[in-house]
Amino acid sequence: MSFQKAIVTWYQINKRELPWRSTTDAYVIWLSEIILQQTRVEQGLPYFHKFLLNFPTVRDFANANEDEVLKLWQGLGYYSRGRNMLFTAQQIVAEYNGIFPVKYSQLIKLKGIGDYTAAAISSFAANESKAVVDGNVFRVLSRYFGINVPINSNAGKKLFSKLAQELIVGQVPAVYNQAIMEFGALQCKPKPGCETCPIAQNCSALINQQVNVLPVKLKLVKVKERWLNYLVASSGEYILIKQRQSGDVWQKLYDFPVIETSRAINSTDPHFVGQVKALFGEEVIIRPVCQKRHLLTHQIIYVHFFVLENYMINFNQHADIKSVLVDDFKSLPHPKVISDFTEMYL
DNA sequence: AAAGCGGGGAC
DNA sequence: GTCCCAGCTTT
Repeated sequence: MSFQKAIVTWYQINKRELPWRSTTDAYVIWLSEIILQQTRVEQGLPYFHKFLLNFPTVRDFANANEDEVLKLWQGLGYYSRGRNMLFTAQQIVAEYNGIFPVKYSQLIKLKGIGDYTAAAISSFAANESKAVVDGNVFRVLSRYFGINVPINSNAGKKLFSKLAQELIVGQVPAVYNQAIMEFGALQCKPKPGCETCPIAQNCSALINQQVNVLPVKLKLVKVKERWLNYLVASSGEYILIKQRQSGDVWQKLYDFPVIETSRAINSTDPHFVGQVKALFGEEVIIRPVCQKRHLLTHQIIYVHFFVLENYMINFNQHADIKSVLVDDFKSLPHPKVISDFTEMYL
């Protein structure tokens, strides 16, 4: 039996029932594919339902504002996905009359859609013969065919794309693409179940004892440490907030005035106190409240929260800081570490 | 080619 | 702790 036939047969028996598999609506598929980028199915599923409920059509999505989209996206991470979706939804309405394109050549031009997502939407919505190459496919192909070219090198991306595209010829694209990804997600996992694998007898990695070294991936990311000291200034009814700008994590999300330091500090650190007083006046009182370690892929962020009392602020000199009702602040989109704090202390 | 971008689950 | 998830964009 061919590799492809075995994969598809395995899929028919073992596949999960997932909501985006029972539609050919390109908008719905797009929604699911963007949400699932670098995101596990279980984590993305509730967001998929939430977005579809709030935005049943691409026109509904296009009519949203950015805060609304990011609030729905809150907690899912990689927030540029949400911002790009709004941009693309508006483009679909403006340039495609609200009809979501299904051709790979059109999809690839849209913001937030790369090779993988264009192949996924075009194959699932219109059976275009474009092979998906995601983390699952890299793993399955590298093991089965014994390919040790690094999957995150340019040569590797080219090689695996070419191989995947050759393998899809003669298959039903929508089914085969789903099948090979599902096979990677459930059977040929990072820690695979070779004992029950239907193609084990032809698997190069298993035969050559390479299962635990394939796929090969280049270099580990070096993690940067940073210290964010948040200044919580609230009258009880109002609170001072900022919107995060580009060039850093959590772009466009809302948090508090913050002083970043290169090491841990406490509320009496002279340099820190000086900066706080420059912002909030000489009479300000700084009271430490809590601290937590927040982990991102590339950063370890030590977050300290300091509540301020007796503070004063000149909004003319600090146009980026705004005073809003606490309840209004809560309804804005926040990084996880801020929404956790807010729920606990505000 | 390399770096930046979240949060969470499995082990 | 490590690895990695239905990746994309920017430099």
